[in-house]
Amino acid sequence: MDHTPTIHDLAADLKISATTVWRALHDRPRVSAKTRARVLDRAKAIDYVPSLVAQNLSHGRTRTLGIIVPAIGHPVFSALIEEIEAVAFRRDYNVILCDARLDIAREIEYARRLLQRRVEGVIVVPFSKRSRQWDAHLVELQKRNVPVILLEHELPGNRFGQVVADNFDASFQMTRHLIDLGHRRIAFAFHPFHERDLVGRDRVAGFTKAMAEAGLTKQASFLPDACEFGARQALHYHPDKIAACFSRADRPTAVFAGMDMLAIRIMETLRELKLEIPRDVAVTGFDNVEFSQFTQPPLTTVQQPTEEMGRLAAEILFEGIEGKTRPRKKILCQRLPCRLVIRQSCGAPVSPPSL
Amino acid sequence: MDHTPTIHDLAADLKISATTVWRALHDRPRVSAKTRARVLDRAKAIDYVPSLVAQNLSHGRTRTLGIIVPAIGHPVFSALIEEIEAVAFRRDYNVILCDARLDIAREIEYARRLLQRRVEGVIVVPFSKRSRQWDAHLVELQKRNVPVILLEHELPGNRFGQVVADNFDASFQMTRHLIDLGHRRIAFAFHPFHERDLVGRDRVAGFTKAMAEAGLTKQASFLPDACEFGARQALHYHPDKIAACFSRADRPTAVFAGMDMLAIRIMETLRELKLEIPRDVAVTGFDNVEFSQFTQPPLTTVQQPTEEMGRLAAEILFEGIEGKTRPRKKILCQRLPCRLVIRQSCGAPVSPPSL
DNA sequence: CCATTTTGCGCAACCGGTTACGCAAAATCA
DNA sequence: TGATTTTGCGTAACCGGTTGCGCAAAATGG
Repeated sequence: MDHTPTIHDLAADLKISATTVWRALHDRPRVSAKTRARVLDRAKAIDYVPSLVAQNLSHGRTRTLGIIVPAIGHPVFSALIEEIEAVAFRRDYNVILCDARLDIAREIEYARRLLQRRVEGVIVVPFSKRSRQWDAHLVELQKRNVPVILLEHELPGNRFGQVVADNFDASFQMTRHLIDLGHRRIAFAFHPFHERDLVGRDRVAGFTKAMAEAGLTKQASFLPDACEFGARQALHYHPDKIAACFSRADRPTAVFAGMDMLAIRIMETLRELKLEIPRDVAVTGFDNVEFSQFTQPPLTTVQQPTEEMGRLAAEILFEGIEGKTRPRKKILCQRLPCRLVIRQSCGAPVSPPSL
Repeated sequence: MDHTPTIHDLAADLKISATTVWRALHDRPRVSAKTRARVLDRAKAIDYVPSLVAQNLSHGRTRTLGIIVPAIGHPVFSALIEEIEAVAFRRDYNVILCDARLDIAREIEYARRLLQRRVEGVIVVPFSKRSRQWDAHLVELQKRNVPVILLEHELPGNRFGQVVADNFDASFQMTRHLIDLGHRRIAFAFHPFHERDLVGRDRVAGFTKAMAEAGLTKQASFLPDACEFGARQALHYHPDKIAACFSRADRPTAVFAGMDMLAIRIMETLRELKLEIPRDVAVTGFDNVEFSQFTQPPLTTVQQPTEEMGRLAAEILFEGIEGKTRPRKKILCQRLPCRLVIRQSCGAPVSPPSL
């Protein structure tokens, strides 16, 4: 076989027209049972596989979605991708994966390529909001009538469909939890992007609000800036900042880390400082990564509803895709609640320990 | 703007032919400088974005790869995807992600869809070799002149390009390491797919060979079957099997776990049995997942060269894509060495502890 | 100044599947 | 039996970009 057989090859073989072959293959009327059978037989014989490329061109639907994430490696993102991909698969769509690698220029380039590929919709976990024009490439997609769903990040203007976890509330609840346990001096160890995106910002804000509401003054909050993202998404951690914070006489009695991977490293540092968890210091995290249940002691943390978020994002996207012709509905912004996962890293063990 | 503008719209606007527009956009000769400028101006004004769908159809190249993995969530797979995607991006290709979810039927379905989409090449981390026909769908791709690279799994017939980690040797080395440390009774805790795929099988085989070579009889190996994959790729772990193994009078003095996640759980079980690591029992893992450096004590494990594997797979694939017309070269099978990562979970701490 | 080459551009066909339309033969109905 | 509908199939155009070819006008060369 020289090239992959087309509908025309089939037609030539059977000495009928491509139209008839098409009708037979798609079980349309206007073909005799006999011809239909001949076509199907022959199609099976040469194992005819229709070209989606050609179909795409002729009826203008690509059955393709784009997903842009800042880093595939992060378990939260891969969980989201997994859900989205599953929904797409069920609907007979495929997904083009774009790993922006924490690089806004790359994210923009991907947006352009997805446009060229005429994807029917895009789900983005945007990387950064540093610049004023951070979303120009996403607006561009919208302008072209490509539905865009933002995941994890919120955009005040609310031009897109959005699905976010309630990071603010979760952080607030977790801080309250610590306060309720009797802690007064609490450190919040920044998420690496605390100054850039709403995820980090909300986590800080929830903490700050809970502290303020409890009448705990600024002096009672410690805000060590102990990590950042480096090249290749490596988490750069600076134990000295934590060590400094916990070497003070009025050291905190609890640390709330902006992400689990940070909490895990902080636990290590605390052990080196001969501080016992949770007796001397309570520790909590954020994300509920798989390992957080295996730390010693197991880490109290926050679980984002990743499954629901991914599924919902995909479903809203498909609504947008299908309703493209109908009058556009009001854009949805779903804010889903997180769940505290109470383990033993803050003392006061709860029974039974949940996963 | 009603529909996305095409090259014909541009032509109509400027009252010239689509051919001329095309030549201007592609900087071909046979257009006057003036016309070229007019076209480029106008193209920028209406922000013309060429349709890759149409390009694909006309010159028969889709600039698209398919990647099929058994589970996106597994860090080894997402690391591989990351590398492959990066190579593809550099070459102006995009990647369709297929998450087979440990389901062979789904893997087959993906292979078919990728064929329909006329991807130029496919990289597969195959799921299972239970059935005799486990690779029929991959052979089908090859037949259609779509280069296929197998990752992580080896196929005796060697019909495809292949990139594998030397699991056998790594397992052998690790077992030797334990033997050299003086261990005589060693348990190998099975990888969940030890009976299905070569990854698991090779890890067992390497262990067995090292034991045999050291003159350690079958009585000295313990092979607890303590985990399996359940629905949604959850690792089902059975601590009782480990507990049983370590409650015997002649209990092993070391466990080699077929994967880190298992090692981590085994460490937990051992602690519950009041066995101290590494004093009473040495523990080693396989995979070097991020968390393995933070266990207590940090886990000695095996690092697969995932970056190199992903990159190499992609590069071999592109060789296949580009050489499709040229006479096909002998198919490559690359077997890359793993690296032991010695930490403290086997005692005899090595300085400095590496990552 | 004429012959030859080059330049600038358009026509039409193609990639592979889809679809409106037309038309003769067959089937159905009055 | 004649009128009408239905059936079976083909023609041609289209989706949007690409490409071989042709042709007149302009540029170049002798």
